[in-house]
Amino acid sequence: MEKKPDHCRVEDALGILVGKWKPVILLYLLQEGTKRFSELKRNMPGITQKMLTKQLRELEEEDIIERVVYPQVPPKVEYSMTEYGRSLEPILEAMHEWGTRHTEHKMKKQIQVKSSS
Amino acid sequence: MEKKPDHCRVEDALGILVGKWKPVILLYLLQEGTKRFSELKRNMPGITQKMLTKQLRELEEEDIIERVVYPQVPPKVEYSMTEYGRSLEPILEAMHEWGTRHTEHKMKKQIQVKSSS
DNA sequence: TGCTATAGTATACAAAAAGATACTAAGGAG
DNA sequence: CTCCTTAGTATCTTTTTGTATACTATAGCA
Repeated sequence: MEKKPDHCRVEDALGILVGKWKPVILLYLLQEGTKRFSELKRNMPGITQKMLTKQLRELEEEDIIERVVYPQVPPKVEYSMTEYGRSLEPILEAMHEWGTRHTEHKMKKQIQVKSSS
Repeated sequence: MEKKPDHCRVEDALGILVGKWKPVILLYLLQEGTKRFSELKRNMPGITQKMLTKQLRELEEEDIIERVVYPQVPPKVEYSMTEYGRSLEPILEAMHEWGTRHTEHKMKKQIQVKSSS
């Protein structure tokens, strides 16, 4: 474990944000508040139950989200950001913003490539 | 491609930061300036040439870093952040900071778990 | 002549992540 | 009695990542 140069704790944040679906989940929960499993699933077309479950468990494990089970049939489970999880908000928004600009940047580049060929 | 809810451009930033080595490479280049291949490799014990090459190519592809080849033998290739790449700096630093706090957060949790068992 | 150095490529393989699909429990509706 | 619902598991296959290893060109040095 003591292998990386210690100037890089970025990975600790990355570990939480990575996984193709985690950012979508987190932004959704940040913006919409508490949501149940099926709502999350509906909001992310293409995700499988297995993946969604896995991502949620990992986020829960890290104290980023909270999971509340209602003992009902059919089951009801609600997810929400924890107080601590909200501390990720600035990063997520910075990335969102950068990502948006980056999409534009890429498009400009493509246009340049096209017109020079 | 038009599958994700468009409120999530976070992935575009994530795609660039992910890959186990990219953050380390980027922080190193941000802090130390221009570096050649062998210096990067030396700074990241454990990475294979193939991986380093791959990561560098991907970052170059996205305009984040620049690659300059000197026609010498033995070869000399230098890498540096582009102007554009530097726009990632605030995100990287935010993640670095959050990551550091998160490590502490986890440690506190472990102590709690220990003392309650 | 043979060895070293740099920045790679090529190939094979192992491990991890993601995806597809089928299955479950148990109450309510018809 | 059967089907629907929700929030999952379990199992298998595919894809993506990462690792290990060997190989390359060519100038300079001994």
